[in-house]
Amino acid sequence: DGDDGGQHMGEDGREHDRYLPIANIIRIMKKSLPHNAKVARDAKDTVQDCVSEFISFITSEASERCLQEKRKTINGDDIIAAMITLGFDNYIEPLKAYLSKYRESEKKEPNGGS
Amino acid sequence: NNLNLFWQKQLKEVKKLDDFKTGHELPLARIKKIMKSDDEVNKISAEVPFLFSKACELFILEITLRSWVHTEMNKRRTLQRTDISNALSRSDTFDFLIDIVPRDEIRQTKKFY
Amino acid sequence: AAAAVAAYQKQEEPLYVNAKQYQRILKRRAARAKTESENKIRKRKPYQHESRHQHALRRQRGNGGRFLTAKEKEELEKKEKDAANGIGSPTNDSGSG
DNA sequence: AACGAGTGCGGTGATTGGCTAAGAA
DNA sequence: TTCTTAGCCAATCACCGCACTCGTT
Repeated sequence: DGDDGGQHMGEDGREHDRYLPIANIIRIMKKSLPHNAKVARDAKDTVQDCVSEFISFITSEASERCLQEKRKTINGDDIIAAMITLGFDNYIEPLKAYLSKYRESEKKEPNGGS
Repeated sequence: NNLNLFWQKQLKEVKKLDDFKTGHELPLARIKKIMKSDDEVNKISAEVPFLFSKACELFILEITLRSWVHTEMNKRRTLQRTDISNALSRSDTFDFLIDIVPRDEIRQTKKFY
Repeated sequence: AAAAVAAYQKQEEPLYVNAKQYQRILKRRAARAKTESENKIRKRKPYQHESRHQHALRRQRGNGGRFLTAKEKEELEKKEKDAANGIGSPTNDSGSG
């Protein structure tokens, strides 16, 4: 055991396209840790897996609600609604604030600069 | 406790933010790709990857914070997979990860207090 | 209902999960089963890109195994130049006087 | 009109391994 | 105590973001 010789293509995308970059994950993790803390390889990989499922889990809920309401585009409110349904109570307030701030800044500057 | 402080802090951080476009830590294109890997998904509004980027950051921060509690309980300085497994089992908010981090991995030290 | 019950594959005993997530967990499990690859714990390759692997192998390293800093590279180049200038000849060494 | 998918281009930070202290066991 | 392993360094290149066009509502 422990040989990757066989490389089988599963779906349309490559393997690591369905995961966020590990370096970005680690950088965020370190913000929650004391300065001298260390993180094992297994723990990094596990968080990487968890984040991908986090996205897919919420997206799945939001997507189905869109289908029921016969809308083709998932928007920010769909994500918020999905997270309420799935019980991510603590996330709601900060994300609502984040979303409204994003929409504000988009109105101010529809196109990038001055 | 510490978790309440964490969420209070995160809410304050968001409210004082003004520069979103440069503030994200995760690649938006990758988030979108992960979403698109679900074949029920059709179109995705531009604000969604931004929103998810923040949500993911909060998620990583929370999981790491909760896991580190168990690392310290076991008097270690290295956060391990078992710490994450333990942390996830303390809240049913993380039940959706039951196939990703199975619960039978917690065969060793189980401490309640 | 406060909690729902999931018939988890590996487990004979019923496993109680968050009622708010129960249905979605099942649907996600079905979706993952359809792709048939990420259902089990994924196999980690030692590296992702052959070209980056080769790049890492070819890069200069210090004696601690780290990649060389700009400073270390400069010193190394200086030594090579000095060796090319004249083996054993007095070089204009800065510092010692 | 308003807004998202698709495409191509240019700029850039994630990827990456040998050694050894740190620390898990 | 023994022995496994995670942090450390930064250059290349795969990929991200952006500008643009085209199709849909």
